[in-house]
Amino acid sequence: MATKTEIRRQELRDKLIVIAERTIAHKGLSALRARDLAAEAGCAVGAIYNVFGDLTDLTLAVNARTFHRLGADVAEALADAPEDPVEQLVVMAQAYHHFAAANHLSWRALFDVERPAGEAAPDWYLAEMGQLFTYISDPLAVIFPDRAADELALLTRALFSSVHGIVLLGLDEASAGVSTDNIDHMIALVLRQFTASQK
Amino acid sequence: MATKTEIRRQELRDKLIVIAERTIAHKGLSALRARDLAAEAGCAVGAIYNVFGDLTDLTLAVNARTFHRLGADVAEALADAPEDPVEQLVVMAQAYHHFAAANHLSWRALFDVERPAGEAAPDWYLAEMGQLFTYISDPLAVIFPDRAADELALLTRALFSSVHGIVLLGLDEASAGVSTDNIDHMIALVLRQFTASQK
DNA sequence: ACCTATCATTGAACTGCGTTCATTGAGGTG
DNA sequence: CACCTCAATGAACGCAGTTCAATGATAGGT
Repeated sequence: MATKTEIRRQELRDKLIVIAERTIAHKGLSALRARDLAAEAGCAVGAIYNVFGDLTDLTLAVNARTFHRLGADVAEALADAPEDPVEQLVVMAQAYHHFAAANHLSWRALFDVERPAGEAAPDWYLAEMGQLFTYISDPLAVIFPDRAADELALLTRALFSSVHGIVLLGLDEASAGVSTDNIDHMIALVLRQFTASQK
Repeated sequence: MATKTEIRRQELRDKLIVIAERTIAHKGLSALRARDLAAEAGCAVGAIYNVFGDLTDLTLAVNARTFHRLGADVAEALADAPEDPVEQLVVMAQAYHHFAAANHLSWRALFDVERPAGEAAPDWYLAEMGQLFTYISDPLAVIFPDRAADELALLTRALFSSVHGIVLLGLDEASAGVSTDNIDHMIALVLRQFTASQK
């Protein structure tokens, strides 16, 4: 019938996601604790498990939203970008970087979440990832008109991974001392140099 | 005086590192447990804490050895590489990839170890990293003779990060389905394309 | 060789975590 | 209104890392 109980469950679900999102954003994934969550949401610890299988499920729900925001930022950057496909790549990559920098802990949670070995990634993850890859492969197809489709796919993945690596190590305080400007510089350097011979 | 006690401590230290190394290599960092460690080493749980501050310290000791093996593999690949600086870069990057693939869990532990926020990386890490960077910047200086030193340093870091990103996402089962050959292919693609305009 | 002050070693106990489940209580139905 | 069903509760469980009072070995002085 979908009544009282279901509504309450849905409300609790949403409330928990909002609280977890804030906790992860402010204090990181490792600061997410069932008891704190219950206290903030004003429910029993057990109630969390009526609504999510475990804390990883809750984290995945938060990650889905984070990933979606990330995708939206990149799409917006692409919409405002110039015609030149190389510039489009640079602008998108820097949007990726700026999102990661501005949402560092939430962005880290995308990759730090506990994943049982050998389990496939969730559908929304693959879908969102596919969307990002499309944003990249479109300009690439313009820059490299003679490459076969499968080679373009590999190029796309390679470029995404490269930018991801630059941002990951650049934002990592342990490897110490790459400024935001330098990260943007490295991204532009790699992408421009990479596409230079085609100009 | 340096006697009985110190010798025993040193032996226990070494034994724990060996056991932890094997555990991490076979079952991953998350399978490292103080009680199991003590049982295997034939000592009390507390003894671990006489020799290491905590399990993170032990993990760092293992990581130091892993990183050293990694550096040795890359150096060996460089020694066997042809004169061509572009090929040297490719060979080293693929050596990095092959080490990561052949020592996946140990390699992951290099980055998954818990690091207190805002704490500097250990000296051995920075030293080993500097060595890797030198291997990269030397061929780069040949390929790009007109670049300033600081720009070369940025290029070096950017290329290392790119290769790291390709390997990281390529070996990650969640993003599903990049073969070893394709990873090698992506590495070669990025490096050759990146350096193509200088030929 | 023995005694004894010192310090290393021990493992049971402590703390903190995610998760479970017997109990409690509210919701919907005849 | 009474009853049955099932959702919510939070104390309890299992399992980590880490600590520390009690125990036992060590090394130097006699």
